[in-house]
Amino acid sequence: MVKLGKLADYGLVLMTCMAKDQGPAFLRTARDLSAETKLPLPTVSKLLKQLLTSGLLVSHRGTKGGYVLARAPREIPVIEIIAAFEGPVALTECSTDVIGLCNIESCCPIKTNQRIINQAVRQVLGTISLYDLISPLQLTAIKDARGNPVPLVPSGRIQ
Amino acid sequence: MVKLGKLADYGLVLMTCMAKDQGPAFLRTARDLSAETKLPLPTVSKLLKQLLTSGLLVSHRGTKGGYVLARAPREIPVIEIIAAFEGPVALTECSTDVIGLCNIESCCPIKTNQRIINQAVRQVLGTISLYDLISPLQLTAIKDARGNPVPLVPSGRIQ
DNA sequence: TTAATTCGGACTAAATCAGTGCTATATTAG
DNA sequence: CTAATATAGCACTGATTTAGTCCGAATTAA
Repeated sequence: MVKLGKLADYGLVLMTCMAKDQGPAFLRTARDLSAETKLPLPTVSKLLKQLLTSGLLVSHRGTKGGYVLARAPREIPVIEIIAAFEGPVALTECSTDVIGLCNIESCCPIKTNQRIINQAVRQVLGTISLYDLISPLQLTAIKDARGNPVPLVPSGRIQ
Repeated sequence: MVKLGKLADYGLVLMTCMAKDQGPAFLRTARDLSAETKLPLPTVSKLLKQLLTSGLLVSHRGTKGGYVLARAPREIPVIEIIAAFEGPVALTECSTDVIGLCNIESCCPIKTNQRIINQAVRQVLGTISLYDLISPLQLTAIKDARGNPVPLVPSGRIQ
C-alpha cells in the first residue's frame, strides 16, 4: 500500500492536535490527548514518548506535567514526524545509503534511478510543514516534480 | 520505513531491464530475466504475472513466448509500477477515499490535511516515468513542492 | 507525603509479506 | 500430430514486522 504505519498516522493526528490548540507553555497530558483523539491511552503514551526522543516534543514531568511542541509548527516538516516512527524515509531499499546490503549490487541497473524516486518523495515531504496541515488553504503554489501546479482543492471544496 | 515491499522493488528492476534492452517485438522470457537480474526464477515469474494483469506487460505463450512492455517507457509512470504490487498509493489510511473505515472519523482533525500529503506524493510519483529511470540525466528541471529545483546529482556524481 | 505524570523497557498477539511449488493451458517447432 | 517450452492461476508455508498493552521507576507540584 505504500502507506505509513498506523503509529505514524496517529502521530500526525497528535501533532496536529497539539499544533492547533497550543498556547504559551500549554502542556498537554497523554490522558488529555487520548480523550481528544479517541485513541487508547497506552498508545498515545507510546506515541508521545517516541515524538519526544525524536526531538519534536518537550516534556515536563510530575504533577501538572505534559508535552509541548519543541518548535513552532512552521519549523516542523512533515517528514520529521514520519521519520520519528518509520525511520529515514526511503521508498527503495537500495537507497538507504548503505552499501553492500543489496545482493544484486554489482549488476543492479537501477541503483542510480532509485535515488531519483527517493529524493523526489523526500523533497516533497520536506516542504510540507505541520503548519501547512493546520491551515491548508494558505499553502501557496504547491508544484509537482516538473513544476506544474498541483490542484489541492480539486472542485473548490476540500473534502 | 515508508518503503516499498521487496516485490515492488524487484518489479522496478525488471521493468527497467525490459525498458533498456527492448527491441521491436523483443520478447523476454522469465528465465532470461531471472538470469539477468539474478533474482530467483519463481519470484520473477510471479512478478511478471502481476505486471501482466496490471496492464504494464503483454505476454505471448508457447515456445518463443515471453513478455514485452505494453507501452513505451515514456508512457509508463513509476506510480503505476508501484501500484501494481502495493495497490493504490496512499500514505495515510484515511485518504484511500473510503469513507467509514476511520474510527475517529467524526472528530478526526486531519482528514483534510492527509489529502495534502497523499496528493503531493502521488503527484511526484506520477510525473516520473520509466523512461526517466533509464536516462536520469535527461530528466529536466525536477522541482519540489514549492517550485524549488531538486538536486538530483548532489555532488556532480551519481553513486 | 501524596497524587499525578512522564520514562523506559519488555512482552504478546496479530497481521502482513516474501518466497516456493504444483498443475493446467496455450503455442510453436519439427 | 507430438513434444517441448512458456505462461496462467492457485494455494501454502515460514518468517518478519507491527500494533498494542502492561508494569515498575523516576520526577514534580501541592
